[in-house]
Amino acid sequence: MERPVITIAELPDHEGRDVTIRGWVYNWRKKGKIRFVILRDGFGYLQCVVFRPEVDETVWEAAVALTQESSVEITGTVVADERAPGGFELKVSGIVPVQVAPEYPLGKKEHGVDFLLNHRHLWLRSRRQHAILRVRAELEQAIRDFFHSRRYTLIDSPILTPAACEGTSTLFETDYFGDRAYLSQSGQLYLEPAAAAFGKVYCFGPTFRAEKSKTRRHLTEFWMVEPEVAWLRFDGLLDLIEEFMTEIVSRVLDRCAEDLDRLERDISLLEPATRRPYPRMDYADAIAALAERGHPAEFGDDFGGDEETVLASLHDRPVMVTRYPAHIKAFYMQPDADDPTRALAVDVLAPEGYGEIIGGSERIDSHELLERRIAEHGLPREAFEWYLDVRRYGSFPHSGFGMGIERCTAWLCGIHHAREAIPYPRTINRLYP
RNA sequence: UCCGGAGUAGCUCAAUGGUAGAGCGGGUGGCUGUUAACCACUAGGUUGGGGGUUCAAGUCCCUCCUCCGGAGCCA
Repeated sequence: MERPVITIAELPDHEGRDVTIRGWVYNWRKKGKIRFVILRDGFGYLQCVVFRPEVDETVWEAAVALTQESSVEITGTVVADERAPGGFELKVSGIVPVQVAPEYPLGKKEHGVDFLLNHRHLWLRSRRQHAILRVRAELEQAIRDFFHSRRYTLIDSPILTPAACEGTSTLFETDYFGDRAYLSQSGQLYLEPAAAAFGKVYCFGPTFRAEKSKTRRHLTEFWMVEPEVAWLRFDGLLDLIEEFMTEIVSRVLDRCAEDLDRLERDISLLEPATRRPYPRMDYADAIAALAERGHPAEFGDDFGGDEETVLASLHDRPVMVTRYPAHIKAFYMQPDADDPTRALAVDVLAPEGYGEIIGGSERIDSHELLERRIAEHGLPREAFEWYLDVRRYGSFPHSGFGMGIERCTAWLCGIHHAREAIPYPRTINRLYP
């Protein structure tokens, strides 16, 4: 019979048969006349056993020459064996080295953060990074499916923009044929006109913030998904967030069990987030709750990382903090009809200290009020004429939110730092590789 | 930007102001079932850069650089 070329994921369907697998040497061990080559192919790991008395001497020599991360084509018989990680191993009959790698920089033991990040392009090959980025990929697909199945239209927002969205201090500036351009820090302003065109829209892409933040929650380039919905009011927005969060968390738990297990993630800490409702906490109540627990905060303060962690720890699932003071929130947020000093804004705080993963609000739909807010915030009116047009031609109530993919991924994976939740992290001190 | 911490072998780290070491990785050899295998031997250093104190500096002082953690800001 033909020897099929298969992936390691397909092994169980080929027990007892001869197959060929292409991959990279993850590790190897030798013991006299036996060599164990641990092969990885992106779909799994496979122990390949080379027994000198049973193979051609050329095959043995090829096995001996293999180094860590050499690329190779290995042929053999799939056998079930309890001693093999994964339950199956390959009894090798042939080895075709594709490229024998020189000494590999990443060892089997610990490395420092800087070293690993300098070798991010190789670090991706490790089991842990593999698991994290598969969770990220599943999360992203879950998000797209959530919106697509509900007839949202994907609107790709521009990366190069002429003006600040929420202020100028944290923007990356670049030359644009003699003019100034900025890298987008949110697609939201471009989504609002699109919501008038399509009703329900979302964007999903990279955003850029030139903040000199050096914490485990910050990147200068991060991915954000932002839905914007026409006719949606604040309470409906909270419902949407709940529906969204429970669905995507369920999806990841359902499909990434193996990866989360590899990451030693305590699933029981995520399961409550698959169930509605999420607690909704008024900003004023949040301030009171903080004071009770020895974290005094003035009414009007925004919360720092510690405060967020305290608030999140009050519940077993993400908590929605609502109706922040208007002056600490963005200029476009709709004031609360009952108290105009407050904005119809919501932050979703993830459990376990992962911080704010979602920020959202109802948007101002009054042309006059929006005009005033732009002036109050010292923003250049002429740059926002197109944005004001949304309120000039058929204004409508609408709401939306943004979720940071890396923070959400970090939370789901239970990893310490957001930089591991993106393939090639960009931070204040890192632009390589 | 501010506060704190750290820079020693390819990597992770030791080293009272007094001869710079170990583990891993590399090389050589041994072993028929290893699970980050093990055992033996072996090569490998301008102690981040510059200046200073001292008989003597990896160690103390000054300065610069790089990185890490946190604050502010934010997803």
